[in-house]
Amino acid sequence: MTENDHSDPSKGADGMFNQSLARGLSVLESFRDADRPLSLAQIASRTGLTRSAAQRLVHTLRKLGYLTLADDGRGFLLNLPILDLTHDYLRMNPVLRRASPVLLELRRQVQERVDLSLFDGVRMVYATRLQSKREAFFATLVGHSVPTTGSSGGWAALALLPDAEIDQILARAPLRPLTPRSLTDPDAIRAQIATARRDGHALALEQVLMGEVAIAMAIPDADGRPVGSVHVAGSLAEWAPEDFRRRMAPPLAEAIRGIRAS
Amino acid sequence: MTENDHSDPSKGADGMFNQSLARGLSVLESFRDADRPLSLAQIASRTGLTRSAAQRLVHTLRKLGYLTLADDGRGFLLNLPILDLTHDYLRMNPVLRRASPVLLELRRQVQERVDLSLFDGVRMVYATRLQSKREAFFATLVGHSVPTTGSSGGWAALALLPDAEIDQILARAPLRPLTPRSLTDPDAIRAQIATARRDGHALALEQVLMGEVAIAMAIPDADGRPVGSVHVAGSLAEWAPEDFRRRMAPPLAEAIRGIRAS
DNA sequence: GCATATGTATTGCTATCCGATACGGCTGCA
DNA sequence: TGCAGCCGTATCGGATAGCAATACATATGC
Repeated sequence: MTENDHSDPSKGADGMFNQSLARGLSVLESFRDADRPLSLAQIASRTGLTRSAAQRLVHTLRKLGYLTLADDGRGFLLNLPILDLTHDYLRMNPVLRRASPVLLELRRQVQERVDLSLFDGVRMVYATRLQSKREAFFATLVGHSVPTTGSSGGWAALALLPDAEIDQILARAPLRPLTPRSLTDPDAIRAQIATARRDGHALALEQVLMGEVAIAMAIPDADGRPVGSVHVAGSLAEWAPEDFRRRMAPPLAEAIRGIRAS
Repeated sequence: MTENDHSDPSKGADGMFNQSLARGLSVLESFRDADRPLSLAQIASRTGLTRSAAQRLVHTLRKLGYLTLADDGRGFLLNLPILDLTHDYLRMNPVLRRASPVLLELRRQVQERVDLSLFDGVRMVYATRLQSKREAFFATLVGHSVPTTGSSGGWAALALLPDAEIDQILARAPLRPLTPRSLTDPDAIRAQIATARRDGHALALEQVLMGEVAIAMAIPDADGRPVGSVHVAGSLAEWAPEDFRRRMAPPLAEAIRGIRAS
């Protein structure tokens, strides 16, 4: 007997693993990067499930409200109950709990956009955003992620890790540049991380969005490992990078202290 | 026939329903309203599962990343992959897709807080928020919900429904007031809905938050049923309610037209 | 140091999920 | 107009995959 394990590579015989649940969640996950409602066949194909399995799981997810038929009846979409989970996650996340009041105060002081992103290996996932006065765009939704290697918050987070781990992340990093100025050369990125180690914060120019300067500091956990970063972002039309750094670094550092404390 | 009624023991009757998936999701849902990490026993109790079942499902959800042990090792918490689902939901939601650029433009025009909430029967669920210049609080997270019967957006949405349906929602409504001024009397609420029908928008004073005035218009689907509402909220310290209405109603109406069109 | 909580692990039994197969409706190309 | 190919939906016998009871290691607190 030994093996079949056709569904999941990372696990051998695990008598406690519930395959049905995993398959059902893989159906929800199959909407990643989809840009239109997914048909049963597409879901089956994306998940590697048989058509029948996909059908039954979709049926179940619909009854539970997590999926719904698209407006035109062609394909399925994620549905509102997802946001209930979102709310529970955001509400109970210990970092966000501690950070919320601090971020508000930071935003009040700097009058620029303040973001918090969570460290997740090769990517930084945005959890909250407090817009600036005249925010010009909307692209960043909750759950949106950017490469750790190509954002101020990512550099600040990596600065807390030992070099060996940085190398691992660099090796796995998705090197799709978000802007023409996004760094992709590993050594250039290592240099930014080194700078972040020295300064205690990272400064990024047009790494995520053209015309944007961002400063970030990492939020360490009790063991000193990064759990996320707080960013302040401004416009290069209004700020010289060094002025921005000088102005923002102190209140940002204060905010990080406030988050660590509680 | 056609019952939904989750976790129905006596009647399987639905050979296509995957019980394991439903149970697994009920574990995720068990974090609703929890204010600290949940232990296995608590999860079992909240879901009605046996300890063993809860254990196996939690085990599976941890392997998949959806749950994690809390920092202090006591109990479990929802984890980052939830935000990936959030992102996919927000990104693909047809209403939000159409509304995003329109809301940005609205926010630019009115310079006050702009929210979009989704209609879900007795509650309105916040999906996006664009803060005002000097936002004073942070409480409203994505996925947060307020009673349909006690918010401007809810009144605007209900105004699109036939009276019979309104009565149903009023009957099921959670009448916990959010502020001392929150309406709880069904007839008073019906009056607000009638006003919203007449004006095409609803105006609410301190229904969700003290010191706040909010105006809302509903977003109808192709059949004229409400799918959500767009709100503009301001401070009573700066606005007389009627001035607020006169100033905000036209750009708000324009925004709704923009959302319907595309 | 006993009582009780936590999270973790094993096992035999069978309820539950599995996947091949079939159906009716709709779209769109010929 | 008709046929080909999707779409979502439904059925059913067989065995896999999940089930619940039970036991264990560790941590907390009275």
